[in-house]
Amino acid sequence: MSENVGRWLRDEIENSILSNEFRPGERLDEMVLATRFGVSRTPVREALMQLDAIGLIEIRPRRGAVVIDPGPHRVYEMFEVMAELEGLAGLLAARRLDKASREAIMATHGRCERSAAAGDSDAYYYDNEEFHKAIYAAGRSDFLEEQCAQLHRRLRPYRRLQLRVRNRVSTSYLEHCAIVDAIFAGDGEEARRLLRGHVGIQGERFSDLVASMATR
Amino acid sequence: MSENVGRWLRDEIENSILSNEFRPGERLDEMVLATRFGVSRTPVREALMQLDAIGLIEIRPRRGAVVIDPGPHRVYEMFEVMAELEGLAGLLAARRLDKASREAIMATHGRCERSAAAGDSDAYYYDNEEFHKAIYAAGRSDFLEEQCAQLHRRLRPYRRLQLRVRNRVSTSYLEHCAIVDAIFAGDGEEARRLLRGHVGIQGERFSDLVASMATR
DNA sequence: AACGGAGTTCTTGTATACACGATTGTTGAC
DNA sequence: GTCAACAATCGTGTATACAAGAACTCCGTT
Repeated sequence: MSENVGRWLRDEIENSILSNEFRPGERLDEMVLATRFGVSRTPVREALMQLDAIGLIEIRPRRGAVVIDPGPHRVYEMFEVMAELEGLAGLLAARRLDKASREAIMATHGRCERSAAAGDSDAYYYDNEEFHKAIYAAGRSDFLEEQCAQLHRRLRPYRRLQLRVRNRVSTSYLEHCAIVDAIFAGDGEEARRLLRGHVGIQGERFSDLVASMATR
Repeated sequence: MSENVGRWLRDEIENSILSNEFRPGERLDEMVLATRFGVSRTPVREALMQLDAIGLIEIRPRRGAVVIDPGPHRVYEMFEVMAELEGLAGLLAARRLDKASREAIMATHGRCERSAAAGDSDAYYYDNEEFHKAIYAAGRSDFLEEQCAQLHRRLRPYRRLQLRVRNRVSTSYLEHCAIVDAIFAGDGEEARRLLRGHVGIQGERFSDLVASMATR
């Protein structure tokens, strides 16, 4: 537990939302949350204010908080922005790569290879996250890294759905290989282009997303 | 005043920070703010939690809230990300331009021309903001529009400093012209490239920024 | 004179109390 | 039977009270 209850609650509720325990559109009753976590309403309210500021929930005055339902189109828009930011991270990574970042990317890339070979999509899901984080870090822009990490978190549930699609894991891994090559070769523009394609969801991948969102 | 005091306070304090009334590093005392605005500590705390979540202030547990001082390097990173997002907005605007957006861009562009010709850098500062907002809107991506607007707000003070640099207003206007041409011609990649260059701060413009940040 | 420690004060973190608006349920009229 | 108005209830918004940690002061020691 964090040093103050408010932060802890924020993380706790955020996780519950991202793990789909609190579903989009669901009402978050302050009193219910307070008793559930064994605290008073005050820290609950503070946690909710923060989640509202982040954009995970919406607090309608005098009418309580509800989990925001982004809807397929907005999720698409979020992936679009994510693709752009990851592209920038890749560009910077290629230009600013140093020994430590190179090794971090290699290591996470290796782990992705193993879990992809094993066909373990849950393991790949986790390793993939670490791989992307290694690229953010290699870009050496704290602000960009934070923005990427935040958006990545918010898109986590949808990313997970995507990996369930047939062959997506192996395709993803092949794309990683090309990305690593471009970054290690110092070809920033190529890394950017590849990452944009890797993260963005064009064509049939968009329909896959919509389909999986509809059926959960 | 907004319907609830918390929101109102958030906006109020946010403006005070962005207008440099509350300076970076300054301590924000809850009790002082509460008496100043004539409310209790509760809504003040809620406002502060939100500002913390947005990243404008930092709340250190049991040690109060302080205004975050981004520092030149981090401001540079923020401009870097902003350039990328604006580039994407330009690309989308060129691809999705419709009559209404076209007219909105034309109108704001025209206002920029007038204030640039008059050499009124304060007026230009405002018109420039509207011009960029028109481009975000033309991109037809609500999420991107929100992200752009939020970053734009946070970078406002620095943008203002930049315009004070000699000839920056007229240079900026010339760049606007090229951007409008690219968007109207439907050349998305060109619009992206130009907007990246327009918003980003490379070379001597970075030193200008650092210099003006140091002397305020 | 400088440093360290104990006590005091001040501020934050959490709980509780109260007020007001929204929602819901019930009753009566058409 | 349906709709509207009023009442009761429930939940949020704000204030205040209390607890606990951090900072500051003052005094003593080296």
